[in-house]
Amino acid sequence: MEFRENEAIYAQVATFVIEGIILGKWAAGDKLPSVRELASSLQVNPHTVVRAYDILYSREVISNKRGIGFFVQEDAKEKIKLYSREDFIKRELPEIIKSMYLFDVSIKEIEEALIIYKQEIQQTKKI
Amino acid sequence: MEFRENEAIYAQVATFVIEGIILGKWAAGDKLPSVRELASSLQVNPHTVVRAYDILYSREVISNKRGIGFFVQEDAKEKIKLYSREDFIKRELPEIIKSMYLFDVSIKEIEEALIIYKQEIQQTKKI
Amino acid sequence: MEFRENEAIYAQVATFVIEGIILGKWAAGDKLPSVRELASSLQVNPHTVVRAYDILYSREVISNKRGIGFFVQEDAKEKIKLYSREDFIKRELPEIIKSMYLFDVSIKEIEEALIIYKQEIQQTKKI
Amino acid sequence: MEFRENEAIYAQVATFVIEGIILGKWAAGDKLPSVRELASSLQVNPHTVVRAYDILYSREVISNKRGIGFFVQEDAKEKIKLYSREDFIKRELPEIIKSMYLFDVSIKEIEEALIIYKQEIQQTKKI
DNA sequence: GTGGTCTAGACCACG
DNA sequence: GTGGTCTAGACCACC
Repeated sequence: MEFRENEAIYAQVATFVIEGIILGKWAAGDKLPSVRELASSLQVNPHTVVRAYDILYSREVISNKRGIGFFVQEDAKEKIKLYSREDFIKRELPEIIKSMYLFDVSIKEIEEALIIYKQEIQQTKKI
Repeated sequence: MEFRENEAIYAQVATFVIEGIILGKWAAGDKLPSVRELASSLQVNPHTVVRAYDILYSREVISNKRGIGFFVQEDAKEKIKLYSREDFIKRELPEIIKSMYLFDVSIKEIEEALIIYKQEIQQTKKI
Repeated sequence: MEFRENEAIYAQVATFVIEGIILGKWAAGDKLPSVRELASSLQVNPHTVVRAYDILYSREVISNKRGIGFFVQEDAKEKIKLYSREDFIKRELPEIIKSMYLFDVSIKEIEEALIIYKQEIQQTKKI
Repeated sequence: MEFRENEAIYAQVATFVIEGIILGKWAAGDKLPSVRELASSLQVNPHTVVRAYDILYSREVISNKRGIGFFVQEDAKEKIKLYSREDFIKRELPEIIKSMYLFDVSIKEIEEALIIYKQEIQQTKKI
């Protein structure tokens, strides 16, 4: 997996897991890959995965059975949509809106990008 | 002025100047506040303002007359809309789209936020 | 049974057995549930129960007849009150006191919580 | 500084800072020692101090001025007494009460320990 | 096997 | 100078 430069890797790992949960890769109750496993598959330090899991754990998206591993909470999707959504709307949206205004970015451009993205997701799912 | 925590202060200062230019606070040819002036009014380190001015200078949004100060370029608005817009679309938009999908944020929500923002800008202008 | 996250499960199992002895669920001389039985009823690994029994065995609260099982010692209650009490006072009390001071927790609050707890125990016994 | 074995060092460092704030060593608005400074004075790894500061930051007990350091929030004492107190009462108190009951620890014993502790604090302050 | 913690050491962006 | 992040490697308790 490749990581963007402008965001901390641990945050990108957390987003990676969130994506997996939303897209159904890991369902409610499923065991997530162990720290070491995920670390080696993503080619990062275990410590970095721990940090990502920590964040999701503190948001109650995943739970922890000692000596066994991390598991997707039953209401994980709701937790994600509540917590992360609120975060996005409060912290990021105002800046996005300002940028759209300053740089003359139209709603249509956003809409089209979103549609293209959804199509790509659909195709990925089919595969 | 208060700064958001998740973005470097110098970048926020640069955006502050860009906003001023787009909103007509500083017109083409106008002299911008001196580094010390802006630094003291924004309560930041002069070094930070220098860095912000440097960025705008490198994007040819502002010019520099030695010993006198920084001035808004004639084609500043175009430069901003070209350079910063491209930046926004290439770097930020993909992440925004992904977040919108994962967190169930609709186009309507963006649209409404944008409308409200524009109204606020209008009222600020009237004052 | 649900376990608290901040304490090892084997320790909580040991406390569970201690509680049973103090509250009279298992009297002196009684046979305790077998390792497998307790493990399945508490939904934990048998290994974990073994560890809990080991601790109580080492404190001479329970005894072991090979091939038959574990039994509550005649002086189990005294052993518990001696050994575990000392442990509590030496290891935990200092931290509790410090927390009470730092977080402004009054003696009255402790007293009231204790009274409520005792009432609940009484009602449980009646049932 | 010596650390107890049964609690993570980073948690003890966090408590150390909380103590300092409650006891007036660092007042509201004061700058806390830098990560490296505190790490070297407590003889721990800087990473460990970062973790402690992170916790206090997430509880809004301390704030962070970039490139400058961490500062005690104006309402730090209130935040501590709210957040940490609640934590103590919800998570620790039930276990304490249960232990008191099982091991025959009286309210008087707690009260006396608290009085002695307060006297010690007073004497430390005088020095 | 699992996660949790700590250390040592490094590099980076920021002010 | 400040904090933020990442790696490598180790040890531990727990299940």
